[in-house]
Amino acid sequence: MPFPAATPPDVLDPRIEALVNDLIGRVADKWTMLVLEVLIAGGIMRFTRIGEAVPGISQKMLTQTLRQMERDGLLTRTVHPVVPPHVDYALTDLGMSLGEAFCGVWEWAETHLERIEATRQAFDARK
Amino acid sequence: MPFPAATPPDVLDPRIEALVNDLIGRVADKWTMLVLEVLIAGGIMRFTRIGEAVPGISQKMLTQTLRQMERDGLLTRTVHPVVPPHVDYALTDLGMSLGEAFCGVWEWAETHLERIEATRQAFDARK
DNA sequence: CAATTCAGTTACCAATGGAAAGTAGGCACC
DNA sequence: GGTGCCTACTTTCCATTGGTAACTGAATTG
Repeated sequence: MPFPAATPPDVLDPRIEALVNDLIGRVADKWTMLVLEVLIAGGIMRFTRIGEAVPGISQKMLTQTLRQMERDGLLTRTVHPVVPPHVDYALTDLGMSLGEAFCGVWEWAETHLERIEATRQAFDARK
Repeated sequence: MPFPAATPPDVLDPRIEALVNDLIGRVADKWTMLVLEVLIAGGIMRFTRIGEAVPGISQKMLTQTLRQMERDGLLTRTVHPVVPPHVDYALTDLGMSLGEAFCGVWEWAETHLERIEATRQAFDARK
C-alpha cells in the first residue's frame, strides 16, 4: 500500500490526475531531458550521433526514449530507405517549447552546482 | 559499452560532466519533482502529509527522496523529540529556487496535456 | 494490558535498466 | 565469391531499482 488517500476525496478528476502524473513521469525522465538538450543544441541528428552526445545512454534506452518522444509528438523520425540505414530525428515545435520550459532548470543546475557539492560533503561528513 | 565516446576527447572536465549528469539525474527524478511541488504548495509539512499529497509514492521512496533532497540542501528536516514522533520538512531557499525553475515545465505540461493525448492516440492508431 | 499514533525499517519480489552480442541487407575490397 | 563493414536497431542476460506489506519503538489513551 502506498499511502492512504488524502482524506478529502480527491477534488480533481482522477483521469486528469493520472494523465498529469504520467506526463510528469515521462517529461521528468533523465534520458528524455538529456536527449531533448542535445537535439536543441544539434538540430537534426541521427541515431548514432545522439547516442554519442548523451553520455552514458545505452542503445536500448536511446531507442526507447526516442520512441516515447515520437509518440508524444516531441520529435519526428524520418527514415531514408538506403543502405546502410539513415534515420533523422528532429524536434517538433512542441519539443522545442518543452526545451524552452526546461531552460530555467538547466540554468539552475549550472548556477548551484558548486553549492550543492559543498552541501553534500557537509551532510556526509556529519553522518 | 554504452556508446563509443565522442571522437573529440571530451573538451569539458569529466568531473564537472559527471556532476552535472548526476544533478540532472537527481533533479529530473519523478518523485523529487512531485515532492518539491507539494512542499511549495503546502509549506512546512510532516512525513505523512507529504505522503498523502504525492499520489502513488511508497513510504520507502518517500524517505529516500526526502533524504536525498536534504543531502542536496533542498530542504531541512527537523525532528521534535516527542512521542509519537514529529518531523517537519521545509524547503530551503535553494529548494524554492529549484521549484521556481520548474514552473515553466509545470505550465508546459498543463498547456499541452490535451495535445499530447491526441498525438499519442494518433500514433498508436497508426501502428 | 491492548490499541493507536508517527516515522520510519526490513524482507521479499517484480519490473526497470545496462552490457554486450546478434540481425538485416547491401556495398566495397581482395 | 567470401569476408567484413556500415547503421540502426533487437534480443538476451543479469544487476540494480522500486513497490508491497509487514514490522518496530515508545508513550499515550481506554
